[in-house]
Amino acid sequence: MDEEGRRVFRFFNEIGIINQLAGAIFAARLPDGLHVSHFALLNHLVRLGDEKTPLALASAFQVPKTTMTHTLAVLEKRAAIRLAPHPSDGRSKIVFLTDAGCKLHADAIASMADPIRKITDDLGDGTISDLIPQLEKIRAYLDQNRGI
Amino acid sequence: MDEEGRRVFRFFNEIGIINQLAGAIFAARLPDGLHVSHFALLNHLVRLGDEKTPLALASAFQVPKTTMTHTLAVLEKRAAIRLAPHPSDGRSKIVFLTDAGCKLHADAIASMADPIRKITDDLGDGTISDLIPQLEKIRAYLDQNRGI
DNA sequence: TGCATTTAGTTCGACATCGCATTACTTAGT
DNA sequence: ACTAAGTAATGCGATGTCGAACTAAATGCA
Repeated sequence: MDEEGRRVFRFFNEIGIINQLAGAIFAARLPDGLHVSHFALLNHLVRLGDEKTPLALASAFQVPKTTMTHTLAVLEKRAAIRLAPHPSDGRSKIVFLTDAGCKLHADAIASMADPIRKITDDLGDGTISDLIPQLEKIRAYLDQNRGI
Repeated sequence: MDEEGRRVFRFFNEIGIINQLAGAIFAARLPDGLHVSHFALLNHLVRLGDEKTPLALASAFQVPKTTMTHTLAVLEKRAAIRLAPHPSDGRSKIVFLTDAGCKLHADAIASMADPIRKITDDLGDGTISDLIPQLEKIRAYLDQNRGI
């Protein structure tokens, strides 16, 4: 692997560490038994809309169908989502976000406000947010080149 | 949460997705049953030196001690590491990287060369590596501010 | 229409992660 | 020296992740 290759490898290493550290910060704040993966799904439904099929969600998160089945079962047990049969495809289902799920998401977001504020205060506006465009570009590339 | 707060949240969101997508790419290339967490530990020992205690490693990866016990047990069973009693503290142990572990790490790195090369070729030199300094800064900050 | 193939979701079994309690040892205070 | 408190690692149980096999339904094609 050449010089630039090692740098790219290093980049993903840093990404992994940041993800780990940030995940620990957020996980500690999540309401009672809510797991990061559960919150991530709620966040997805709130941001990009619900009424998705389980398979579409599994694909969006790049996880096996079985994992999504499990995550959806947990959230349904908490009444954060509702699973309805697909209107035109008998094999499939549709995921609906419930009011309780919306509230759970809002509570989770609120619980993260403090650490987020501290991080922005300490690092200064822009230190983090200036990187978003480049990261979006990389994310979009990786997303369009799965199974590389 | 204010405007900048939402951007920071978004940043960590992008980080998480990139980590997920990159992890999937690398996991698919790892030698037989090697898990990403196992490789991460090998990588740490190679990059920053071995002869660490299990607790120090658990702390470095921000995982519970029990998780590290498990990971070390797996790598020891594969003879990639060796656990020796701590010379001055009877409660503790020292982790040594074996030759086999070094080779396993080298093999894993080599197996990732292809996707890394494709990524650099497609995105262009610098697109990724230019971000490293800022990410290092953010990582160092989060590292020094655990339990925020 | 009839039947093979593909697709959505689940079940099951294996391994990873992690909190809690326990054991062994060290350190601090007296 | 003795005891109490703190610390390193582990055993156990619950939950998360995920691959292989399965079921039911849709699709393709003769």
